[in-house]
Amino acid sequence: MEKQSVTIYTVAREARVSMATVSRVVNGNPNVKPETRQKVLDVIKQLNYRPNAVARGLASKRTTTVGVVIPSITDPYFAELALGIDDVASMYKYNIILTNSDSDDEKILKVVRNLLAKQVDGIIFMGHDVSDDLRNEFESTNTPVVVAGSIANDDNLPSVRIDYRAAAKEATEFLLTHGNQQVGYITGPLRYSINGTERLNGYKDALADHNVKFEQSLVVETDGSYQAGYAKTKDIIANGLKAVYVTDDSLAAGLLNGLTDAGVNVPADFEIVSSNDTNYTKLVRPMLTSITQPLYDIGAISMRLLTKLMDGDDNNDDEKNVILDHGFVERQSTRK
Amino acid sequence: MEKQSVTIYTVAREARVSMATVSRVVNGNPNVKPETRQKVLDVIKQLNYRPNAVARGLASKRTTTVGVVIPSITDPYFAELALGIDDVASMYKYNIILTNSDSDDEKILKVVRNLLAKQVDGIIFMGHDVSDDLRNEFESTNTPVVVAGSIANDDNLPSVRIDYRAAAKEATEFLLTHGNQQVGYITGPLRYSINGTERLNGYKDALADHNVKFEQSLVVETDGSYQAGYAKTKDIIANGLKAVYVTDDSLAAGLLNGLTDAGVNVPADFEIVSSNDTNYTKLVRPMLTSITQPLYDIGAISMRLLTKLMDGDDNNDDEKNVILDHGFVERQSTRK
DNA sequence: CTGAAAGCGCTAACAT
DNA sequence: ATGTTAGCGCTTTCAG
Repeated sequence: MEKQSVTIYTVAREARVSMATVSRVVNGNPNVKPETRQKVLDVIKQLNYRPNAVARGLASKRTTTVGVVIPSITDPYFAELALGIDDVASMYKYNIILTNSDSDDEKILKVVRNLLAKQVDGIIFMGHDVSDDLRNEFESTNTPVVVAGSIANDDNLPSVRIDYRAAAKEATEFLLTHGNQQVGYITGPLRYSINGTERLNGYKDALADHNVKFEQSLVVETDGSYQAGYAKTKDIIANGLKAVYVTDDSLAAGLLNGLTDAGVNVPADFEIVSSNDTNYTKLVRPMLTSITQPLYDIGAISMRLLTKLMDGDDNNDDEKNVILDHGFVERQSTRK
Repeated sequence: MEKQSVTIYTVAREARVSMATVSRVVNGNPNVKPETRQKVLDVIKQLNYRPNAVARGLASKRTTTVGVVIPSITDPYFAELALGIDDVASMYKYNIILTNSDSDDEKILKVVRNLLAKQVDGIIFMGHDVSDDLRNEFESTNTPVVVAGSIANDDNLPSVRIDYRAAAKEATEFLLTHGNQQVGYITGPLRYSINGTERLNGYKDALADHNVKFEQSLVVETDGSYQAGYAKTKDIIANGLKAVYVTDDSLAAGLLNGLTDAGVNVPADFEIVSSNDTNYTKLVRPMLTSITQPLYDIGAISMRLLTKLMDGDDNNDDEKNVILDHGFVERQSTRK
């Protein structure tokens, strides 16, 4: 039983109207007499007609699909953003082409070009870095792009995020006012400005406010993964650190478990503050004290912003960089 | 600076060849004289020509995109499958339209219809249940579908998975031979045959082998979430249970943390075996003893199978249901 | 090895 | 309110 290809033409013929009329009822154009509309609707149902989105895309130059670039689909931070993105997208009838970038510049470029070739109406970019080639790509296309949950080194791109610097400052401050003489900065790649500039500056701001000298040796750079956190444990212990601010939850979870497995009691002998408030913070024991971010909202608002840009509302320059409120929650990885 | 629309026609004109020839070189058709090919390639590069995938899709009836239906992108089990899917897909030059289904029959139907309207070349379905309407949809399309990481109640659909019944039996057996007189079965929705039939039967198989009477009261049904596991803790304690087999890692993690927070010592006073070997099992403390599954491979092989089906290799009926090997790993939620 | 031409299924002026 | 008619940008016979 082969699938019969029923096209708009079949419907038109069967309903004794023109293709244009069928197109009108399918697209909800009001300029159709009710009776005609009903007749067409009946035929559509009877024939089980389904508009071909590809043909529609070619003719209308709108595909109602947006591309989403995600560093890693298994990373809880980005996955939670993706949830918000997906919900709002489906609310606005957009589909999502989701592509893993593995944070690899080559691959990112490849997937973005692919997305553009597929004529996506817009792109949500999750990632911390925009290479020169990628910037070029973004600049030479009319397809709107919004950066979600990070700061990319491209000032032209709209973004939705929190104030990472302020948040990092507060987190560090919390640790400083907890009787810690020194606080470590455990981070993902510093070449990402979110880590190497924003958060690091927030960390330094706090130190300065408390008259603590910044020590480069207390900055521990990793690739940001759980494994890296776990593996760095002994270095960090050897460092003499008793309190750290960590830029990523996976990283923090790895460190926490590493410490626990090494017999270090958190929070009694070591305090940790993390950054993203993903569910990892609640999964581990002790639960991680963390900066809180409206993750779902960041995704949702990014997508909402994108819909506006796709509709051509790129007038309002105020809205270009949306900074959402963050918070802080004390859990079990810090002392009362 | 508007994006110039350089089409295949522009290239043809500039290179002084026909559109057909340009199409041939773009598609790697060997029937082109080397010099001609080079000339065209030069023009393509110079003009920065990018083929429009939508037009290509309409003309060729192949979109090189596949639809992936995922119950929840933030569920570690499905996310890890998705990783394998994505890797193999990009290996075969396919893009992925990823859609959250929220395990909601209505929404699943909607997203599948959408995928079909977008003319995806194939669909990877992750989910435990195929409604009648959905079955209908699948049966009346020529678009191949493969079920990844579950058993859907539709015998016509190819699937890639492990032997859930055997795995559940082994897990239960392990607990039984550990001196536990009774073992609980903590599960996600029983209406899913993976839980209500396969795994439950494996559990019963083990009980029967050990002459333990099956007690309905030891079967605790939940929605399968972390929250549900946490919330059910006191009921499970009240039940008198000291050992349980759990059908999902999120659920198991919730229960584990619930027990710990309630002052129950795992594994000394309570043993847990989980099912999926996601990274949740290694994140929690104590780490969860679990059935192991080749999650990445399940995704990867599903996608590989799908590529074969999309190429029309639907001859080999042996390959229709791929059962991968599973294993078992003792960690810290069970006694030595 | 190359070109001409007919679509793919739909939308969007433009008429009527 | 409805129909006619060009395309959208590309692939794919079919000729030559």
